[in-house]
Amino acid sequence: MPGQLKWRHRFQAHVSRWTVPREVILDLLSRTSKHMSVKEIYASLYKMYPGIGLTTVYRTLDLLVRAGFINRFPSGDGQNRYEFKSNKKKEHHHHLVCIKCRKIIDYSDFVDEELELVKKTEEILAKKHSFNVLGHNIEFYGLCEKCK
Amino acid sequence: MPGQLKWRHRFQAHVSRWTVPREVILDLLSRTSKHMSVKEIYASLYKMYPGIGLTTVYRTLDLLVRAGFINRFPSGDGQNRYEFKSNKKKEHHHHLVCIKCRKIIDYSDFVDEELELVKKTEEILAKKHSFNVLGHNIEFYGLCEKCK
DNA sequence: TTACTAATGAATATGGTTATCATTATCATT
DNA sequence: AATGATAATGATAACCATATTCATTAGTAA
Repeated sequence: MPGQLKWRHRFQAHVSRWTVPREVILDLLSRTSKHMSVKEIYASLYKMYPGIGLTTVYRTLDLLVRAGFINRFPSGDGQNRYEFKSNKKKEHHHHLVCIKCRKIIDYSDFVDEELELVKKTEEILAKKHSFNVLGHNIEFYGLCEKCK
Repeated sequence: MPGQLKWRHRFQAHVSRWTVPREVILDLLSRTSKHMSVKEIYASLYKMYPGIGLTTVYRTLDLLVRAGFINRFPSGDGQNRYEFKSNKKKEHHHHLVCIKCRKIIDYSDFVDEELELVKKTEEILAKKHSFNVLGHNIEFYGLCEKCK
């Protein structure tokens, strides 16, 4: 499949070997729009690939984050969640986290204004604090429809 | 001291008893501009008040967050950090976190533009997703002057 | 001062993530 | 296709931040 070959190619800039766990994990995340926890990812993979180890899931996710394939963000309940990073600009979004049921809603309104603000901020920060900005995290939290 | 009495008064809207640990923890945070971890807070208090328990530190911080006295935010290394919440609008700020040495820099540039964006976003989100926005977190990650 | 009970703190549990290390599997070379 | 160097894996256990339990202590209204 072309997608996988493409991944493999991009991947090999970061690691030397193309392995089954790496492909399976990347594949799973690329097919869902959910914000999955490690537990969920592990459980999901276990059905298709019972041999997989939890350690490998952690390591691979870390790798994928570093390689820029996926995003990691804290979901507020002490664990991280992961999502496939789309390269389409339109799909840039942030999260709305319900502090009660932990439901996560993506939103992508005001992306342009936001991106502009972020860009502007990053430039100033780079100058003012000699800080090399690599990423940002914007989250709104509150109560969702059902929980309020 | 007037500050403490004021706190006590505000505090009693949330809890029924004014205790030494609560005063000491609130006092410590109000006197520093640092973004302290639980470990740091505990260690610092232990000098002045060796009897204090780690559990109480956790419980009290939780209480102070809920009561609106302090902010809690994830520092990216798996632990939370806490800071005294100023009621002065001018001191509204966000964080610049170095992913290497974990140094945190406050910045408060573009506060007006940012607040406007945030306000606008909150309004839309409330309507569109029936979401009751209670707060937000904005953090930039990257490398500080020394680490890059 | 007393009595009620919220708050504390020591000990323990929990849950997410990381480190260790023997085993396995990938891939360049043959 | 077979080999061999070594990167990657996975089981286990460690680690660390945070939560829970419960007997004891201490605020506060009376």
